[in-house]
Parts: sequence; C-alpha cells; structure tokens
Amino acid sequence: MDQVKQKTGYHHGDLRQQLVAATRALVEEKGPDLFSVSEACRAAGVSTAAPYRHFADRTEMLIAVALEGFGEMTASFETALAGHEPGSNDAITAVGTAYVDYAEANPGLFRMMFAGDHQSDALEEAGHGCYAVVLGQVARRMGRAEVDDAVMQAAFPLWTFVHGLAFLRIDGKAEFAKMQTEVRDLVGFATQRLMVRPG
Amino acid sequence: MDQVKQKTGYHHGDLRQQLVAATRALVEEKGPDLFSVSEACRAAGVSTAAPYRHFADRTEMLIAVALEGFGEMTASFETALAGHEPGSNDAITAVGTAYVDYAEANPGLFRMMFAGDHQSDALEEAGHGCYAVVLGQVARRMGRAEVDDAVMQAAFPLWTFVHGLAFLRIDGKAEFAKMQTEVRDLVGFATQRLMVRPG
DNA sequence: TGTACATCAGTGAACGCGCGTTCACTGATGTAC
DNA sequence: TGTACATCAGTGAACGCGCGTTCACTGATGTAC
Repeated sequence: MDQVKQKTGYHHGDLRQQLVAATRALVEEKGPDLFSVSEACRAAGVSTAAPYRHFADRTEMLIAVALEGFGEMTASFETALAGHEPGSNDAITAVGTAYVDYAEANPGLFRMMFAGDHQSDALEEAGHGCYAVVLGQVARRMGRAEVDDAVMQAAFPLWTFVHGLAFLRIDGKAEFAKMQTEVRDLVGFATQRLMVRPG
Repeated sequence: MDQVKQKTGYHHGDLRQQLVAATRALVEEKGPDLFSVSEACRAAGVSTAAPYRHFADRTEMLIAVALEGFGEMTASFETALAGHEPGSNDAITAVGTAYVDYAEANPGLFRMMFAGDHQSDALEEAGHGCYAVVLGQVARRMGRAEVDDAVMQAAFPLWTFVHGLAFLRIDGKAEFAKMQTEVRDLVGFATQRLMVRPG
C-alpha cells in the first residue's frame, strides 16, 4: 500500500526479513547458542552463502532478531497503557504484566534480549527506549517532569520483580512452587507494595 | 582423613571430579550449550573417550555440575542463616542476599541450574531441597509448623524478586539502570515490603 | 519500443574445523592362593 | 613372599556429521540511450 511495497523485490522478495524470521524461530526452538546459519538458510530455502549479502556474520543475524524483539516489546507496553490513567498503579501494573506476557510468548527471544552476549549500539539504544516507557510512568506516578535518580531508584525494584517473574515462569518454576496466581495479580501486588508512595 | 580417602585412587586419582570441575569452568566460560566434552577432556589431560567411564553422555556431565551447584547454594543458605533469629526479616533477607551473591559468583552455573533444560530426578530433588530452606524461614515467620499453601504464596514473591535481581545483576542491568544500591539493601527493602505481616 | 550494459542478490562447491560417541585395546592395580 | 589371574580406568584411532565463511560465478532485474 502507498509507497511501502518492500524496497527490493529482486529474486526473493525480501530475503533479509525471511532470514530474520527463520533465525528467530530457531532461537525459540534451540536458543541463540545452538542456532546455526545453515539451518536458517535451509528454512529460507536459500544457499548457505546468501545471508552474507545481508549480514556481516552469524552474530549480526542474532542482533537483528533481538532488535525486532525490543521493538515489539516497546510497542506492547504502549498498547498495554491504553485506557489507563498515566502514572497510576494500574498503568504500571499493565506495563509489568505486558513484560511478563511478552517473555512467556517469546521465551527464547526474551532470554537472548537480556543476556549480556551480542552487544551493539543499536541494541543498547533499543533497550533504553523500551525501559524509558516504564520510567516515564514511574516519573508521572511520582509527579516528576523528568526521569531523575529518584525515579530510577523507584523503578528498579519493579523491573527486578517482573524480570524475576518472567524467568520463573518461562522456566516452569511457577509450577515447581505450586503458584497458580495470575501474572496480573502478582504484578499488581508487587506494584502496590514496592512502589514509593506519591509525594 | 579417617576413612574418606577418595574411594578410587586408580590411574588418575579422581577423574570424575576433575571432569566435573573442568565442565563447570567451561560452563562459566561459554555456557552449557557451548561446553564441549572434548575441551573438558583437554583440560583434564585425558583422552576424549575417558569420560564415558563415568558419565553416560554429555548431558550427564552438565547435570553433575548443576547438582554440585544446588548443594553449594543450599549450604550457602545455611551459612547465611547463622546468627539471625529464625523466621525474622533479617534471616529471610540473609538467605535472599546469599541467593543473589551465589548467582553473581557463578553466573553461568546459576543460569544453567534454573534453565529448564537437562532434567533429572536428582536435580529436581536438589532444587526442592534448596527452596525448602527459604520456605522453612517463611513458615516460621508466619508462625506455621508446616509449609502449607499460605507459606508457598508468601514465599513466591520473594523468590521472584531475588531471582530477578540475580539475573539483572549478572547481565549488567544494574549498571544499565544506574542502580548502585547494595544487594543486601535491595533485598531487605523487598523483604519488608513483600512479606505478609505476621499473624 | 528495443538494445547494450551495469548491478548485485543468490549459487554451489570448497576450505578447515571441532564435535560426540564407538571400539578393540593395554596396562596399572587389586586379589586369591 | 611370590605368582597367576581378573578387573576396569583410560587410550588412540576412527566414524560420520554439521558448522561458519570464502570464492569465483551466473543470471535476473533495473537503467540509459
């Protein structure tokens, strides 16, 4: 539609995106360490040399996938915020719940996004952009115009909690601990308890 | 001393333990997926066929390392409890801090211990034994003789918090979020806030 | 509209490599008499 | 104490395999005239 039309429609339509998709599926299936370029090529129906037209090396393919993940996660935060009063406990709980939901929907990708491997400036920036959504809500909650140290201090325990919940759930530890409480309720509880009282 | 004396003193002294140590070092260095039997053999100065006298396969070597980890973590909990009143906030905070400290001292091992891969009954049991220390403190805190559903409910948010803090720290996200607060203080804060009031 | 040319995405074969596991073996150690 | 034997931990060579990356190439597409 309009001008979009995928910039290049050469031989393959959009091999780069197909490779990213194949890589992502493999990251989910076996993790980033066991992902192989060759297997992604097989999935995309392409020779093993083809990716090198689009990526410098194996690592760049993984970074592309992680970047896609941060974009989606940020978007899911924005979506989750719709209909909640900015800076309310409800809004913060909605973002936290979206965080855990995203991890559960994309466990392999989530693990890779937050593991220290495979750095890049773009990735760092994407991570900051994502966290900025959370920080913005916490700042409002505290009645601050800017994200200052106090906001960072207040937001970190919340991140800690949802990050832990995400990992415990994708690793099956909620069952291990016989904990059936819904994610939203657990995150709501943590938001109430951990959030600094306003003013 | 006494009767201990390592049961077998054959060719190698104790190859099994040497292989476990080598495997553990490699898990730290490159992660469980990139660990290779061959490299562990090189480290132990032994042929690549030697491990198969002691382990059925590669996976069993990793499981042995994870088991060692759970044993150490459980012991570190017991040590941390010494000198604190059983069931006090202090005691619970000490265990939580020991959890995060263990993760930071053994990040690769910690990741492997809690990732869902490589199951085994012994591993499951070791995990339960470790968590039982936490549950015991929470039960006391709540004045219960047994670990019932209420105790499980109360303990889970604490586990969630320290688990999240462990991951954020080993992945360098505390720096990312400019959070310099000491682990003990963060865990203490979470214990106060998340712990159900007694009675 | 038709032709000549430039571009460059994707090919296919090859490279050197390290892997997990198996096998028949050997040789040091422990044991029975 | 000395000899014959059994055990079994560790050897060394081999197996079949898939990997990441390179290279000179080819052939479909886009562009200039």
